Amino acid sequence: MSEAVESRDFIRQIVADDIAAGRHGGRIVTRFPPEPNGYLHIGHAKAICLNFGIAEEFPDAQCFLRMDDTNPSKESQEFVDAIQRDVRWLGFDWGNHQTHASDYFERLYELAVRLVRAGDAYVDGSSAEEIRASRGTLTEPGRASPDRERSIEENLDLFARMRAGEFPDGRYVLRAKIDMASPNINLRDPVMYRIMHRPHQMTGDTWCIYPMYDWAHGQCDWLEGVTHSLCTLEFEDHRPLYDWFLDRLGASPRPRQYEFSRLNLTHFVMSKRVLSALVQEGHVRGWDDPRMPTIQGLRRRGYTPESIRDLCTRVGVTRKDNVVEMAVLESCVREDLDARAPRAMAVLAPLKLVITDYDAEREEWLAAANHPRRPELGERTVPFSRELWIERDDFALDPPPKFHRLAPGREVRLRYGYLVTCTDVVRDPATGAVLEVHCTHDPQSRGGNAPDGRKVKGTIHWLSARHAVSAEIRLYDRLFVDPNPMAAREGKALGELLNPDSMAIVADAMVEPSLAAAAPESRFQFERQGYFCADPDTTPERPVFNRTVTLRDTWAKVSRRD
RNA sequence: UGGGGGAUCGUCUAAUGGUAGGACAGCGGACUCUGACUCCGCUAGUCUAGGUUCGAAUCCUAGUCCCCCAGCCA
Repeated sequence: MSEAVESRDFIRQIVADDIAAGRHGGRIVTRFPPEPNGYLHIGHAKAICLNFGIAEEFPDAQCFLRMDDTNPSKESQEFVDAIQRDVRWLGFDWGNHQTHASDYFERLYELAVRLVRAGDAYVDGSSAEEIRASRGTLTEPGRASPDRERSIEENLDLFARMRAGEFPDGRYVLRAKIDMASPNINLRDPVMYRIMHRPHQMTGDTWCIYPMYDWAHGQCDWLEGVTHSLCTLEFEDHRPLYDWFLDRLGASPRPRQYEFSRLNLTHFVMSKRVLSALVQEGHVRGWDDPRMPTIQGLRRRGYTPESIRDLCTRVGVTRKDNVVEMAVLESCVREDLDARAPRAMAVLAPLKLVITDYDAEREEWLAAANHPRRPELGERTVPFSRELWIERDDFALDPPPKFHRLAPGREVRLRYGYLVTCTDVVRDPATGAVLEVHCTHDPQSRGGNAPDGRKVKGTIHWLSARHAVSAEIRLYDRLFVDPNPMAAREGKALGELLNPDSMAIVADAMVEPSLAAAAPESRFQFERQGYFCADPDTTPERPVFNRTVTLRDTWAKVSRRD
């Protein structure tokens, strides 16, 4: 075996170099800082895998799960709980390193006072509109606020009174005093604090001023001892500001910010706004709808944490805008589920098959392997009788070329059952539709083995009609028609972008009796069809399964082409 | 037309001046009691133009195209 040269992404390379150079005393600290204002999606999974992954891979490294809760008007405990559940489900452990930005509100305030004292921040009485108007544009510099040269004493007094609750929302803000003419708009005296009389889920009524992201984030990183602050590309322009605050405060040692490109997947949208609209407008059944890219949606769909983590390693970490094909995600989950999902038989579109030379009273229980390559997963027995259900697509009156399933006069194998030959067909005299297929069986082929070793090309799945259990099976497809919905969006209503066939409910599917007891979230391969996951709605009386992904289907490809 | 980034097979990603490699997708074949899995093979790429060099995806120059930024959101 040749030595595989493990290549590292640029961030892990930086971390490795820093360790090699003895920076940060050899300690590495990262953090995943979600704002608890929505559910996590697969885009977040990339950041989670990166930050927690580094903490797992490097010695003496740790990762904080920090709730970035600086805006109580949008955040809630419900989201905090959901985020923790999702991170844990993905398989990561933050130990006792779970924090909130709000844990640092008091220290942030003290640091802000320091900046005011140093003449690096001032209280501005301009309205939001005035601030916007004086910020300038991409090509023109901004103008100084009339309050920019307010005395330090007055700033100190006003800032204290802001905190004390003497002013209504919007009356004043605290701004960093940097450079109104900077070509980087983020440096044009950014707002550090705004007045917001609103209780916070962690601090209650303690505060009526709340820090802005740019002010809070870097300082929290510093206070927590973060060494590598990893974020997405759109924060790149904020890095000079991130560094400016740390410079002014004389932070040492100090964190450094590195940016990487976010994950995009074809036929998916990651925007919280759009995701929320899908739920609000009723296009999906909720945040955990199996068509959603949320962690909870993917989970309900049947994706495994391992498959999502595998996706993150397959796509890598770079600074290039990218759109990963959905097929990669599907490949990840197929690979994982092929290895571990027990097999079972289910019929989605039942067609009656009668074995005319099999006694009507008779029943046999035949052994079926739970996994073709893993005998340790054991076997189950499946009932066999005279009347069976087979898949409608597995029979053709007039078979196309290369079709090697059942057709008049042809022989196929009933998986783990018998070799049967089609002798007759019962059709609806009015419509011509096939009502029943009649076969004879080879009694010597019990279990599916040809007694004389003859090759039988086709093997189809089946269910004993009188033993099969009726089930609801939900088939999912891409939610968005266009591979890049956000680009195709212009001028269109959300509904117009959606795939009308993204969900098909098969109410009258049939499954093996053993599947009635399937626990929610248990996953199976329904042979020849795909991977399925028992939905939380499932009950023994009414089993419900979600199709995670189909099996690769080269026959579908061939028949579509011809 | 300010500032900040980015361009390698269809897609994602390696190659850190020395054979452009891998994965997914696609195509062909072998195997098969799942048209699955597995295995084998094939197709396919350095944004453009110059330059430096024995040698350039990599260094230099000039272009082109794409993305981000004007919240008291993060």
